[in-house]
Amino acid sequence: MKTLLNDPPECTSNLLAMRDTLDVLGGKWKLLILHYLMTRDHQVNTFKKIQREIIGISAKMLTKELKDLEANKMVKREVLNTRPISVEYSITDYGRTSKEIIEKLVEWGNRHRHKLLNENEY
Amino acid sequence: MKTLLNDPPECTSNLLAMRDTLDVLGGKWKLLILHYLMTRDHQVNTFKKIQREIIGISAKMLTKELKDLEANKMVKREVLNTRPISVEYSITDYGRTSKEIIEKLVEWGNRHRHKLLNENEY
DNA sequence: GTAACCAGTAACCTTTTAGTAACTATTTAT
DNA sequence: ATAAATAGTTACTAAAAGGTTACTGGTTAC
Repeated sequence: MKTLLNDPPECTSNLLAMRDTLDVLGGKWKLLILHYLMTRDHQVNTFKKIQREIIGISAKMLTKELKDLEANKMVKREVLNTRPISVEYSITDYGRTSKEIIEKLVEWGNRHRHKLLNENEY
Repeated sequence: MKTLLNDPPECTSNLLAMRDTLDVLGGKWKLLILHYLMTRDHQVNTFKKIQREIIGISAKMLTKELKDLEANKMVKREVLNTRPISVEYSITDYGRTSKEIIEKLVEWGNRHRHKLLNENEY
């Protein structure tokens, strides 16, 4: 096993776990998409709807990120029998497990912003 | 304000917070360095020691990541009066606030790994 | 028939990130 | 004088990530 650190061995496995997580959830849009789908769970979220509402994402990136998330079972893809055809994406139960991580990131980011604002007051 | 999403407005601010966090903690080595310094808090962690023990990191990347972390007050830099001169890096109290995030990422990564292993059994 | 809508794909380009190798400056020991 | 150690820097390169534009194929409304 290739190690990332000298000693203690537990640290190496922690760091591999961190990297695994970031492999699945990293990238510019993945957490955003998960958050989007989680907060709109009751709606029918089609490709076009997602693309319209997540400002700035291109079809290419949305396709790619959704494929990656689907491969990791975070997201379910379903072709709807509509004319013209549309495809619904929804979050899976497994995808919902990312909620805790997202919450921590949001929390920390907000605290960080407040910290910066307070530092600039004098 | 440039928004990332169409409505609800709270979502946009959540997503900005997530991005802020990843700006500070993202990158290949930052979480690894924080984790390293946190688990070796009682030691004198010099540049060379860190470079020797975090396998694979180059001087250039270590310099850069430490500078970034210092700029965000996650890490403290102190020149020691030794011959030859050496520089000690240590985690700050603020840097320690990343612990919760790191723990969540480790936890999720480990659960994800077990999930994959169980799926491949048949 | 033609324009519009959906869900993509393909080719190409730019930016960001990371890696490599050589080098600087200072000090000490041989 | 030279080698070794510390803490970097600089220039160049490669790889990864992301963006842009134009396009496909099927269907419906005009």
